[in-house]
Amino acid sequence: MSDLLERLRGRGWRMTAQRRVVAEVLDGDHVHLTADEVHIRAVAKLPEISRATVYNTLGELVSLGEVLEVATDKRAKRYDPNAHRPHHHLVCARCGTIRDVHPGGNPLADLPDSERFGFTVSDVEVTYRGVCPTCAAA
Amino acid sequence: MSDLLERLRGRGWRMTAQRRVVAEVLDGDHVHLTADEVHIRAVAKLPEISRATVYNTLGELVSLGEVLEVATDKRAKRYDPNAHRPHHHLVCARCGTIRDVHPGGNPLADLPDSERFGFTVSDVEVTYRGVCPTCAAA
DNA sequence: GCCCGTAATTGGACTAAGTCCATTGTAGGA
DNA sequence: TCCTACAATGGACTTAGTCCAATTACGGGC
Ligand SMILES: [Mn+2]
Ligand SMILES: [Mn+2]
Ligand SMILES: [Zn+2]
Ligand SMILES: [Zn+2]
Repeated sequence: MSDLLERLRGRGWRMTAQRRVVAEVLDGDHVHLTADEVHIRAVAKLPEISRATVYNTLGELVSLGEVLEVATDKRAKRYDPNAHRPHHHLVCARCGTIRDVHPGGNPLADLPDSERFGFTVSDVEVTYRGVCPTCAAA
Repeated sequence: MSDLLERLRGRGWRMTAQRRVVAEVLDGDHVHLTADEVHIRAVAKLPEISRATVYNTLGELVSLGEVLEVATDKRAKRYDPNAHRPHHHLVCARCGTIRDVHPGGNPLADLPDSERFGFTVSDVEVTYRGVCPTCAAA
């Protein structure tokens, strides 16, 4: 994710220890953390980082298009660093684990004109739900 | 929606003015109100109804399977009385209007085994986003 | 129609998630 | 190194929702 930091510096982002730490926490695949989870992990690396800064930084990353907000559960928003490869989500109904998935086909094409109510439809979000192997075994 | 009230009485639901009013507020097509919106409309019909009762009643209707919770925006949950005909949602990105839609095809079938990570996938939720005709005209 | 036990309602306190803001600190260009 | 515009901070505030002990009332039995 240091290419992310590169890109952001190029966009005039002032580099701070706090922002670096938030970016580090968001590194990886299938990462979908809540703001508080990001904060907890960030504090482990930089104890004095504040909750407000985590919220600020996440908000900026979202408006820069570098991180996505996902609302797979009905509680806290989750932050998804996989913003450059379009994908959907598969959620375990028991433990909440979230995996990135890439379905075949184009779900947008499945919505006939007669079901568009005159809307200009530009985007679709798909959430699959089920039970993960770990929870199924238990 | 009085068939709903019938069904609930059959299930041993004690009928109260408050519950009747909440059911009335939820009557109609393309209804996706937040709990507070339900409360405001309910108060107009029965001024002394409390917020707690609205939350209680909505929660019961959800666990009875008569109403669905929808999380199309990242703020408050919305309550959807259209629980018996499976459908998805089309949301205006500007004004938040929500329409029920019935896409063709089966989105579940679009998720290949290789993208299931061993999950037992049982359900899929689709949210289309776009701009409604009213907002497009403005 | 009235009584009564049980279930439902109520208001307010409480929690969780998120926003806002005045103050203090600092990255990084001159 | 100095300066200042931008960023970080903590705490107050807001919003959505939950919880609870006390009160009220539905509706079955008489
Ligand atoms: Mn993702
Ligand atoms: Mn609906
Ligand atoms: Zn699981
Ligand atoms: Zn609109």
